[in-house]
Amino acid sequence: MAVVMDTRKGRILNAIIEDYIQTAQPVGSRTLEKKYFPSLSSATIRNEMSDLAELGYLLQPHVSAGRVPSHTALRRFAKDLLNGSFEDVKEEQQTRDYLYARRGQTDDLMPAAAQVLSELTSLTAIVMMPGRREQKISRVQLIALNRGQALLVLVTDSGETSQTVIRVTDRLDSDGLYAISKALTEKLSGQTLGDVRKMLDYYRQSGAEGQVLDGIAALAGRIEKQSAGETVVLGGRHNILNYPEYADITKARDFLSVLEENEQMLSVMRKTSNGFSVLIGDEIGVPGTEDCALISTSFGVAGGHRGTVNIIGPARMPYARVLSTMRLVSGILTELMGGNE
Amino acid sequence: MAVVMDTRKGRILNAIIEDYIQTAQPVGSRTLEKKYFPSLSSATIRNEMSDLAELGYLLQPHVSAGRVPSHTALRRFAKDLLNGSFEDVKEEQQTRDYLYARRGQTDDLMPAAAQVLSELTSLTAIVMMPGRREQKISRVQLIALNRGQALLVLVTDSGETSQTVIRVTDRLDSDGLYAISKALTEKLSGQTLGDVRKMLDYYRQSGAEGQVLDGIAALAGRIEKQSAGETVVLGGRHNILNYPEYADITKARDFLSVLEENEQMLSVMRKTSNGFSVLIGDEIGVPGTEDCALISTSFGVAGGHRGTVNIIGPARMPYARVLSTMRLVSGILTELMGGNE
DNA sequence: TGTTAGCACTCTCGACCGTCGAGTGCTAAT
DNA sequence: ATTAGCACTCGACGGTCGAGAGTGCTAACA
Repeated sequence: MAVVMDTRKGRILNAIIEDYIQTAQPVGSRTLEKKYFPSLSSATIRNEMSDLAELGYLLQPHVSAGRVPSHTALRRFAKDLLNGSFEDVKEEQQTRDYLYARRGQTDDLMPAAAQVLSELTSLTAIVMMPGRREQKISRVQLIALNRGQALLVLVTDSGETSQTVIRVTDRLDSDGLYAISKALTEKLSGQTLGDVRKMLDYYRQSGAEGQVLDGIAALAGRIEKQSAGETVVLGGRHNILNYPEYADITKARDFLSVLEENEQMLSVMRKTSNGFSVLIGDEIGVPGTEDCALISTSFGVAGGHRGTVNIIGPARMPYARVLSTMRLVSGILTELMGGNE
Repeated sequence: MAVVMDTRKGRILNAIIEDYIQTAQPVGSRTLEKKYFPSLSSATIRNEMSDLAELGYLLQPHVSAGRVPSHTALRRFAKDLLNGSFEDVKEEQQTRDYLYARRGQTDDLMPAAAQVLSELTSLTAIVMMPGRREQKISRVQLIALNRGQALLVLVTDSGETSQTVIRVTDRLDSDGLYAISKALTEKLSGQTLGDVRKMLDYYRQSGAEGQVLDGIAALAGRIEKQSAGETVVLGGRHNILNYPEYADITKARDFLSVLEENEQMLSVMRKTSNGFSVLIGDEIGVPGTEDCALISTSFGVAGGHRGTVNIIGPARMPYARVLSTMRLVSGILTELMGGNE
């Protein structure tokens, strides 16, 4: 008679998965009897486990070890969680405040997001920000500091800002700087960052505001480099040291080197569209990640692009916590980057 | 007859140290003969090594392994390097540019410095910034962004800036914001950050610029928290995974946890005054760092305080490279933070 | 027909050798 | 003072063995 999945098998499988996620140890029939099913005997549980193994949900590392949930089983488990409702992340308000404080400062925000994700999940987080369409300058402003220095702030039409300190002549007071700011804004606003560089040569011949122009050029270059190209930020790399599956240092090192700017890995993550993608084991398709799970979701960015938020770690990970944390953070990022969910 | 140090012994000791720093393996007399002293026989070298051991410069992990330089020997070696001239760090210009781009943005600069240090040395870097005297506001400026938002920039009298995005009413154009900025600057400049918060309650009753004031309060709080208290930034934590002395994952973990906000560790680093401090092994005096070397130096900050720059790693580290990299970075930090060397 | 006790069987893990090789220390010769 | 030669020491490595954990199967039972 064909073996079929029934409720009790499901409950036993879930118990095995939970225990295994916690302990990283193969779980045996006696453990299950004591911890989860005192009303059943270990022999009965053994029979069910044998059926589950036949169905492909359990593996045994070797004959006299307990059973380990297969990747198939973990997939089932994670997908089930996806359909259910998400629990709230306790640290929600704190997280929101932390990230909102970095609104508009994309180069601060991405690392902060990666850090929050990795801290809340104890795993490794990867945040990818797509290259955005060419940005235009919407405003240039100089702010007086002391000692002949000024802060140059560049605002783009998508609301991102970037700043740097430059030297200016001592003669300029606050009003003078404001006048220059207005003039520069007038000249430059609406120009793309690329155009600005070309224009600068022309102005530079007038000799007047040399340092200011150099500053703008440098800053424009920086924003360009950072917004035209895709940005990839990692957080919590060394969290994996706490997982017994990486007790072997060479494994840990290999894992880390797979992460660092691995084009194959990035292209997998880029594929994520709305909603969650849960890839376990071979599904990831990147050599060296056979024992990993990669959870991805995306966030919206003004202009219709989408960035992605990713968590990677051992296939045995606290999926519930990971999913809800990621939903929280990607939601906040969408809000902050002015995109649509 | 008493054993004394002579030139040949010195040369042999240096060869042992260099080889050991490279390979992390005990070095034997035959290796020395082949790699460094083909004109001597291994037996002669053995005799010298035996003398060096008697002098306390060499240890043998066990009788049939090679010799390992003792901490005393490493100290001698490092101190010698200190007295000699420093080689230039090849990446000097790059490093300088990288850090200068963050001038005035202390919260960006510290992590950047730690990162540069750790990348150039392949070790772990710790940068400490002392709490500074209470700062005063020297300027407040609002810059229009799109969609009823503005960038609020706060400049302190020491030239540090900090910014955040706030909401403002749509009616305000650039000139309006400038007018408000001037008014706010007039009212607030010269006030300490602490005072500002108190004042805000008074203004808030007038109801006029609620969001702006909230923004200032938040920002003032942030700068305060960050400049009043000492800041500690780590870089390159996971570099240690590449060292065989941390091949055991629990050692690596222990090392990392000693680093994280360890008050004992910090107080050792705070003791650094001008010049370099080289602590090896027990000299550090922090449990768990018995096999480490801690190199510290300081940089000047406006107002006469000093921050510190530290590299920590296995006692066997490339001292020459570490020392010159640290001198470069601490020099740049002094320039950027407006302190005196 | 589902559940359970009992038992033989399998496989890993740690402890316990014995061998091998690297490296030393000593002695005697140069 | 230097060196060749040799005995000696100790860790690394590989193999063997017993203990323990956990399974699969069978037979009894509700």
